[in-house]
Amino acid sequence: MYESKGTEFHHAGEPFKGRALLERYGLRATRQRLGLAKLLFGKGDRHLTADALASEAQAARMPASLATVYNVLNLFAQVGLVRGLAIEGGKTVFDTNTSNHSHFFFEDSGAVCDIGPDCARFAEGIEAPEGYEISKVDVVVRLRPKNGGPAVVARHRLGV
Amino acid sequence: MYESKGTEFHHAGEPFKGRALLERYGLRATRQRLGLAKLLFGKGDRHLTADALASEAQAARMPASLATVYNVLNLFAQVGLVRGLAIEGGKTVFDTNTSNHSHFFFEDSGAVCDIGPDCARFAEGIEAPEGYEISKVDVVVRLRPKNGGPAVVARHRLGV
DNA sequence: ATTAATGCAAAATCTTTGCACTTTC
DNA sequence: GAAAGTGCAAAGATTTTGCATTAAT
Repeated sequence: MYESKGTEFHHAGEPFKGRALLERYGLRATRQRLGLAKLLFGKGDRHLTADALASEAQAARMPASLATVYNVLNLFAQVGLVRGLAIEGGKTVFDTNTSNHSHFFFEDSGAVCDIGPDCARFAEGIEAPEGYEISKVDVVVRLRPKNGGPAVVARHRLGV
Repeated sequence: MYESKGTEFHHAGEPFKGRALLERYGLRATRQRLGLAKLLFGKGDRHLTADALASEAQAARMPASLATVYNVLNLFAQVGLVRGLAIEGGKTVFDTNTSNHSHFFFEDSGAVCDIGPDCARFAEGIEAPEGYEISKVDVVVRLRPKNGGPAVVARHRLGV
């Protein structure tokens, strides 16, 4: 795909330095935050809901309570480590790529994936109303399976 | 602003024909649906949450229970009379303009308003993955008050 | 009459919060 | 040891659902 801001936190081969990352953002390095950061930033861009991350943490033997996962994700979003996306009414999806980019949303599976940076131009030419400035631009391209095609294939090809 | 799809349902001066509208979409013309349709389509484009609409209905002496408002809005969304927007995590905003257009979201006030159709070009040049087709494109430009400016002004100028 | 819609209250979700306990610095 | 974070359970908020009642064709 393309070089995302996420790679700022991870270089192939090198061990993931969660402690350094957290301290760079003025955050205390607690066990839970280190574990969640490793899952979030340890390997490429990710799109996760709070409970999905909690499950992963459970599976990876670095559990954190759901409340803590919410606290940590909200905190990370505040300092700019992740970005919250309101794609489907219910759950908030947290994206480790914090740059202004666009998303495909698969209506059948609920999967979310990045669209290349060429879509950055979306924001070009938009003028904010007087007294305001653009905080960020969210573009979601919603996809549905074409006619009767087996949509599941694309899900695996593109990942979540 | 611009000619929106919403005007399809309302022509200045003429009485609002809710019954005709509902029947055109194969929906039964119940008292509640007629009342809600009048509020939604009676005067220009609107961006409303379910409970805001319920409150309006209450005030306009054509009350409908919140459950019914949800049912009706979801039904209207299904048949294409309105479109649901997931802008902020919590509430779903229903937009009476069902065309692919873009929105300003005012982070301070929570207000939502349309951006002109020039933003339709956003969807141009995007190719759906194999087996999928684009269902719709949601573009939300999030705005924050510039420095210390009195942001409230813009809220009134632009409406909700 | 038949069929569908409404309203209420209860349930389901997702998220936040209060507070005692634990951890980090 | 002081300050901050965590976990639990409870509370909030939004949306959906089951079912008896009411309304529309």
